[in-house]
Amino acid sequence: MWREGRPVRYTSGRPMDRAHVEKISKALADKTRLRIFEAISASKHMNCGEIVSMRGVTPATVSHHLKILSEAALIECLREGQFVYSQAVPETIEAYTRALTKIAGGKKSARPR
Amino acid sequence: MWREGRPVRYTSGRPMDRAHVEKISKALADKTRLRIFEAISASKHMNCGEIVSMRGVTPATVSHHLKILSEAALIECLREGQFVYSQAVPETIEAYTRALTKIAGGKKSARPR
DNA sequence: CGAATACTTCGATAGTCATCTAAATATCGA
DNA sequence: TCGATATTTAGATGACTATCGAAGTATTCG
Repeated sequence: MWREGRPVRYTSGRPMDRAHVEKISKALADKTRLRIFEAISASKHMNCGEIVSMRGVTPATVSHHLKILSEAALIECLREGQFVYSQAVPETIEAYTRALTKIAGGKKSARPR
Repeated sequence: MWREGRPVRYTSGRPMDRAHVEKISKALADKTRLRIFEAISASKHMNCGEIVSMRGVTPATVSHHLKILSEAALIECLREGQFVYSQAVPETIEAYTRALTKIAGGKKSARPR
């Protein structure tokens, strides 16, 4: 079944709090993890072995990164038999970008220059 | 004058590469820095002392964080007399969210379930 | 059940990073 | 120029984290 700890599921209404923004930023703040997230997003779903075969990381490391991505709700992981499939949760990135846009746009007056 | 190392200035055309996505993610991946960025974005500009007076960090630490934010091009810093003013660069967050949206949306087929 | 496959957890290690204090540099005003 | 104020840099320290190999757990299949 889906990896536990699956937190919020964002919809266009709900705003994301600062702690979660930080968590997602952390999850995206690593070369390897970014590559993994990109690969998962580009496909319908991937299992651990497929990710390992992408290049230069052991299964242990992949597992570690998948945990961080899924705890940030950027992906969900489903075991199906021996395999654990990961898929992207696009709502999370949407909510994240919404939150950042709101933060960055919260200016009291126009920028000079 | 503006702090050196000011990198790219994004427009809606230019795509952001993975290395810069990673750099911005890192810059946003710290509680204190996120708070600082949010404060700067919410005002026209802030100097180091104003940020220090926000709470719980020394000038040295604030300076450190401003450097990281400006190297990620999230803010720009301008010295004016004794003060160094920082202001947000909203184009960077825009380009960042565009890049993430592209990554997260690059799916080959619809998500099941 | 027992072996094979897929993944996770453990423990160790090396590298990164946030934070501070103290010292250095920059700028202003008298 | 001197002293005050603002910020940066240097150096140290403690915390966190990416990574690996090895051992553990889950699941299938004979």
